Amino acid sequence: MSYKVVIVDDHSLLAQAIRDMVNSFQEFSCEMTCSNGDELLKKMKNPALHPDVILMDVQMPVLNGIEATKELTKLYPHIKVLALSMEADEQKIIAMLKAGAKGYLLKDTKKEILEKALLETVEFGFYHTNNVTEILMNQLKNPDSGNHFDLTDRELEFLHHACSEMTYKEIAEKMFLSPKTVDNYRDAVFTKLNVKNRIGMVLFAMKHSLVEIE
Amino acid sequence: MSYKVVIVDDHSLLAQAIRDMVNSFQEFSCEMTCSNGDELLKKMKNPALHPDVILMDVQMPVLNGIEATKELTKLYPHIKVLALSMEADEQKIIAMLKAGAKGYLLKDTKKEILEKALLETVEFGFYHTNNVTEILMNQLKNPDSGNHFDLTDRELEFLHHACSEMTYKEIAEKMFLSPKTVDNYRDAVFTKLNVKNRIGMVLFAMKHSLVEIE
DNA sequence: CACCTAAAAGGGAAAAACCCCCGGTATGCC
DNA sequence: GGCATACCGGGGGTTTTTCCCTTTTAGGTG
Repeated sequence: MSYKVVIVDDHSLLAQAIRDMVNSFQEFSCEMTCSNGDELLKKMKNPALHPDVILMDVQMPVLNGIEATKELTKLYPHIKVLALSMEADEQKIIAMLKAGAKGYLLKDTKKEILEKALLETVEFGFYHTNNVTEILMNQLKNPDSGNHFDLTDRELEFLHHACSEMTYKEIAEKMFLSPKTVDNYRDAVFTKLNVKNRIGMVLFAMKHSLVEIE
Repeated sequence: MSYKVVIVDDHSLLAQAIRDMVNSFQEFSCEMTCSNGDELLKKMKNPALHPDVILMDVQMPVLNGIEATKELTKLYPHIKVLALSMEADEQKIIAMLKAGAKGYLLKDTKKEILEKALLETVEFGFYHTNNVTEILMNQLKNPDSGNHFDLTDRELEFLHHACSEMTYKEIAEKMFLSPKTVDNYRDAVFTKLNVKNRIGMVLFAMKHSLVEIE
């Protein structure tokens, strides 16, 4: 009897390679891989398919790891999610852990660490590498380098729209607001991010990856 | 007797997973992995270690796949390099093939495709998926989407200044020009990059890394 | 020489962005 | 209840951007 694992990764070659690796561990077996969060959620509607652990990539098309984890931990709290990501991006790590992930593995860890992480996750309920804990400590000590810069949801939404060729008038339409209200959000964001104009705001957003490039 | 493969990837978990996968192919074996281009070049100084094929990741720290491939094909043209990348970024693909790679695999291909690609590369000298050929065709048909965008030196200089909080008046001072001349450069760049306003221009510059972020 | 381009400069006007001010509602907290 | 804050809207103004247009100079090229 072995623990069941599901792998979610849009890069199918990697998904297969990691699946094979997981299958080489005595305590684990993996038969299912998904290429995005949406596919995963659909399959999880069948409780017979529920695994012990899900190895979840963070950035994926259709439904990314963060959103998928949120949904999943809400619907099926007994399934443990372990994030497996390329990037040691602080914001992503925090978002993922907030979403309910039991740990965050970087893709540059070793095979033995993966096995250990899987084991500790099913047995103790969580696993964190020193690497990630260090980043989290950094985050605690230096909250300025943090994530949301005290922007409200609506301000963040505005910021996203502002990183486009739309005029404020068009943004107002998109957000179902008066142009004057958009004016307020602009002013608020300018003050909070300490920028002088929209260009500065866009540059700030890019720099701190509050919006995705491309 | 099997063909020797070397894997170069900074994500050691993936490197190991892919190595195991390659070792599962009858015709191939892989004992060596490197975590960056520099490490690879150092090891290749010993001809006894030369493989038949190198599976090379594109983006790596220290020495990226493109530069490493350039060096490698110059020093040891008998070693075939197969690029293995996350991103279907046109510029990267072209740069990699220009550098001497015999093919470009996306990490969302299947196990069988990897085997086939390795086989065709050692036997015929190259392998290209439809996926990548399509992108290359796209590139040929639409050279506009290329890299240099036909900006003059002065326009590029202006573009750099424009990616800041400066007003055009301030940019004019920085460039020792009349604000009206800066107007001309703005209009020219807008037309050439096919953007509607300064925000679009900045986003374009970021996206195509015409300016450095951070 | 005629033709083309890059570079530089300007006039004028509409649109957009920016910057103050002010008012309201709803919510949650002490 | 008082206070803070998120959210929503507006008045009225200046500055900046954007988009037309014309002109001149200098340097190549067929």
